[in-house]
Amino acid sequence: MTRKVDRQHTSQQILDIAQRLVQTRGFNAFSYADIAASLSVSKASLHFHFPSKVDLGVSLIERYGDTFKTALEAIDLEPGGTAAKLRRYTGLYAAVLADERMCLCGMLAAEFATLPKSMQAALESFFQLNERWLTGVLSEGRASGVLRFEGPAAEASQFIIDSLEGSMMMARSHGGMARFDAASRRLLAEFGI
Amino acid sequence: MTRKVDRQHTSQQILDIAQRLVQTRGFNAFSYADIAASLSVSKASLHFHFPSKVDLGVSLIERYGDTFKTALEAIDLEPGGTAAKLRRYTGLYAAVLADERMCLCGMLAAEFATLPKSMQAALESFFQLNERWLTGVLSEGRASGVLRFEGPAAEASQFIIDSLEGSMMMARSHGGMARFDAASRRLLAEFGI
DNA sequence: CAAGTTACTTACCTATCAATAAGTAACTTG
DNA sequence: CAAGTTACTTATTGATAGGTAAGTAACTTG
Repeated sequence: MTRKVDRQHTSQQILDIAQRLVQTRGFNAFSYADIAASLSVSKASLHFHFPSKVDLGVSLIERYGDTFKTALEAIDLEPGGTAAKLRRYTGLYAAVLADERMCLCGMLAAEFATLPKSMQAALESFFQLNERWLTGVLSEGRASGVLRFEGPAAEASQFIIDSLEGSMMMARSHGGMARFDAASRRLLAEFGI
Repeated sequence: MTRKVDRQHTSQQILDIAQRLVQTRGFNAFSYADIAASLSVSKASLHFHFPSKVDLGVSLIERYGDTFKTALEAIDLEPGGTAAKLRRYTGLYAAVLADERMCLCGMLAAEFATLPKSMQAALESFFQLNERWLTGVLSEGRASGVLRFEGPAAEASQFIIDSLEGSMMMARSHGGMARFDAASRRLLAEFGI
């Protein structure tokens, strides 16, 4: 194993553990010491890979965004129409919740006011990616007559994101997966699916 | 001013400032030092009124719940049918957001996993209060033919809470009041209002 | 194979956290 | 008016936060 691969491997492990901590506890409720204990490395080693906690936070959001983008592209390539796409989209959230986690960016949205500008900007990119993709799917679905909804597709997209993030957050503390499933079913039903 | 009134007055001031801090930053992102600076008293004085931060947290949730309960009772007494009641209910959330705050309990729901049992229990009471009230309004509205929706009223109540909390959280960081208003309008439209 | 470079470690720093001890001035009550 | 009681203060605690300085063993490269 070359040093470069070594470095990347460790960085990814750090990001994996940090991500789980943010998704379950929030950015303000974990420390480098938590990661160090989990990975059995020194705190200083974490600072070698991510000089500051903010650097780690930005990397976390960017990686999560990349993963989401890949997932959305996969949905676009899979067979199935608008209804299948939207069901798969809610499935992305359900998979995260099944692991007893909150959406990384939903969690960070709650902590938004306490985050540095760089993380706020990265968050905005994430939500815009989602909104843009959803708006495309909704527009196409309405044009083809598969979907029925009022108002701008962009506004409907925001409502979908709001409801999924909200029900995910509430399900994690009260109601569990059943609550989220009921909410996403009800949400899609509103669009005639 | 008697000592008792004095004490209550200070306690309320502490709760006011702490509430704003939780609603804007979260429970894990503020300290007694923040309140002390805001109120120009010593940190030790805060510990006299609320021995531990957990005591303060529980008091915060209980007071917020009492305020909400009073607001719901007021809605019940006001003239207007089911539609007016639901519009006033979403108005409670809108008023909080207008002050650039997140719902206290929505914020705490995000931090749920990091909270002590006593605060988790208090949170549960708050959401049950809302769910119970909403379920009553929805059942009555459907029975009288004013509302139309599928499935159990309790499930629909949870969906309303999820969506309002979610759109409030998202609106605070991206979209502002316009986003929340659009979401609540869309939400009520789903019920035929 | 000598001279970097890389991926760490130990040890430490300053700031801040929630919390406590001990005192005190102002007020209330017997 | 003496003896509590109340609503604070100053001063301090031990723990933990994020971050840094200085070193080092293992690897890579000229």
